[in-house]
Amino acid sequence: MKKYFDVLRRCSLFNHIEDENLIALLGCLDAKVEAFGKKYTIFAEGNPAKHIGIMLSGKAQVIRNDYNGNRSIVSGIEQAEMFGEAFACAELDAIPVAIIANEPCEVMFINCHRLMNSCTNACSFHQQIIFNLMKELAIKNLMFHQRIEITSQRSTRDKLMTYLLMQAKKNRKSSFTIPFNRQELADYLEVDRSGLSTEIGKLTKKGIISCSRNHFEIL
Amino acid sequence: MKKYFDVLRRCSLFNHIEDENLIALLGCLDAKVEAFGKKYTIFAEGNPAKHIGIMLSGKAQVIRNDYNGNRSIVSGIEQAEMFGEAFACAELDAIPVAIIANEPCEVMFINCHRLMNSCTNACSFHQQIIFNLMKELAIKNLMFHQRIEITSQRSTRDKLMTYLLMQAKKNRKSSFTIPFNRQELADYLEVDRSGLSTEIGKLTKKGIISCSRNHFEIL
DNA sequence: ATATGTCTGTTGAAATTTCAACAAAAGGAG
DNA sequence: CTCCTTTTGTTGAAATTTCAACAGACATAT
Repeated sequence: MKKYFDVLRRCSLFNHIEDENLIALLGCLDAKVEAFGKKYTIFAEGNPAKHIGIMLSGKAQVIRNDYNGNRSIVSGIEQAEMFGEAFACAELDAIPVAIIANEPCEVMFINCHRLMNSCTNACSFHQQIIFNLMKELAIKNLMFHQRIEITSQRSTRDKLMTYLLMQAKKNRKSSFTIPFNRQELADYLEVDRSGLSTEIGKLTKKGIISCSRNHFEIL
Repeated sequence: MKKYFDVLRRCSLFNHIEDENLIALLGCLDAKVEAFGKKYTIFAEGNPAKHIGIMLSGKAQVIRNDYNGNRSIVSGIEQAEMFGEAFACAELDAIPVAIIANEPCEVMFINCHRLMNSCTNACSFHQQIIFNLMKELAIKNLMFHQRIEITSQRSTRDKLMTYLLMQAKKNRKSSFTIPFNRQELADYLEVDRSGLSTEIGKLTKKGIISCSRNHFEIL
């Protein structure tokens, strides 16, 4: 497990947990590591939520498919980020989304039951972990508020611009690369791909943005 | 404070806290009660997030206004529910939404700083409260997933039907009253009010639903 | 270099949503 | 009951989105 410490230290779940305690803690939480190939399903929709995932390497996406066959991307998962914690903490018996590897991934799974119930070894870190989880869940809530800011825009153009301005702010640069291709961006913004391409074309012609593939600049 | 105990007991923040400890706890958390008239602003957008609110009586709504003058309703707040906890836990210095009283309200405010930092009185309930908060934040996350299920639908009609089917499921009855008027429902579903009315008319004519004001039935 | 598969931009037609304006219905105050 | 305000339904025109289909660009493997 030692080789993953650099990543784990950056995971907010382990904030304020010292390295020397991490090994014991991982044992206590029954941590396991598993690898997935590109497009593999890490969590399937409808499965019970028993584990929290931590992305050790690679990237994944949180995907929702509705009965109309509409795909929407809820969020991306980058290295050192955790996922599934909301479903695990709420002890859902069927998670409403799928987590799909975007590229080859290594994922650490943590037994949520162990985490929620103070352990018999009197492991003293649970309280800190619960606190960290709470913080993370609060931050995820804010992410959803941001997402609402995007999807509540009525036009493709406003959705796109809201998203791009957020990315620019996040990167503190007017030029940045986004983690989506066109279809994925459309699925994230909840719009039609061809309409999105058209809108990008219009905004480029007007000199408001420039764009090549997934690299954008706001002019 | 005693007179609010019936409500507070139903608030998930105080799960597993015994009545006899509640008084001490409320003191420790610097709880204050305040009343608001209809349409009054309980939390204003842009304010720092220092308090968690608990709705003792009345109802309110979480509202987002974008720069286009578009209003969208994020959620409703009913009696015994808490609000603002995500902003408070994430220690935001500007909350991105407004909380507006929907009818005359009484609200209990809890100092979040007191809650997050273990108190000098060695109050033993903080751990339980943090745990309760974590649970609540996880549940709120799930609410957002549900909301995405609605707003990710592309047509007014699918948004409406997704919402109505959810409500029916939640009420375990095909006939139910929703907490929104037409304009509010439109702002919640992120659609045009007149288009929504039209769509309700069509679905009624087709015999799929029946509706009078804010009472709906799925046939 | 070629072949193959994926991604992106473009187009036009059909369907839908938005917008503005008004009429009808409901609710509250006096 | 009547007046007044708010809410809801309706309509048609304008704008936008969706859909399907295709062509060009790009990436990868052989």
